[in-house]
Amino acid sequence: MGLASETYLQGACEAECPVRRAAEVLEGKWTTLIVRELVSGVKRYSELQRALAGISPKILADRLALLQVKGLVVKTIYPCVPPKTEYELTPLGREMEKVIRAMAEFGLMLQAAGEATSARP
Amino acid sequence: MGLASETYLQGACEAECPVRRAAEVLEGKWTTLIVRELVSGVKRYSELQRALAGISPKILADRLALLQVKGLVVKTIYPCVPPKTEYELTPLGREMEKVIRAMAEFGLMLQAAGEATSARP
DNA sequence: CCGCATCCCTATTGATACTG
DNA sequence: CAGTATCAATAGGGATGCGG
Repeated sequence: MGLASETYLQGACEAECPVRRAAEVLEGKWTTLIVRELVSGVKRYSELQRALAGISPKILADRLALLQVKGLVVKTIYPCVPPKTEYELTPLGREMEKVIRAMAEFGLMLQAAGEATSARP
Repeated sequence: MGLASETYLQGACEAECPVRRAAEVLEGKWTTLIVRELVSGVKRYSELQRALAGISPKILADRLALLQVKGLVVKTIYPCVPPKTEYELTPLGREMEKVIRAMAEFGLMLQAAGEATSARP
């Protein structure tokens, strides 16, 4: 890596720009956090809801449906009672892990910077 | 890298979760695309507006102001006529480049996957 | 002209209650 | 359990205007 990577950031941001394509998938509040949960494996709806403190059931369902339509997540329904559904990243969806990791590293830098400024007496 | 990186993706997504911290900064439509433009160097307001086809002046100004408040962008005003302002990433802001690159790589995978499915005759 | 600020409208998100 | 229905709040977006 690092050879052709410069070209990602050159020129205007056209419709075919890879960053724009990725942004269209990852946009929307909670989307990246939902993906973060799924990176560590298959999850049930209720597990996601509990892990993502503060998310509303509507948004969770909406985002999962969108990710499903875009081919990044698969949903499996087990016809039993009580009902049980599982969500899992597709191979294409697992490609988002790199993005999540990069975000995590940036988040750590943010935290370090924030603590440094708030620690001034 | 890769040693402690696993810990980024473990456990529930608490308020201190690095991915959540990053998401709070990068959230909002256009934000990542604005950062993408600034990664390649100092840019004027009008340059950003032209490069980001379709963005409204309000959103562009709002996003830049937010990034400024969060310490990721600095704004320089040149008191001349016609007016001229320049926007530049701070050292902390430049840490977002890794995220943008990861998104770009993911965007290429999306494109490849999309072409593969649409190419079925 | 450039770089926004303002007004106003639509779309997305969110809280809550309820159902198969 | 796994969502949907409903309604209120907030963010996004277009048009216009204005000071420098």
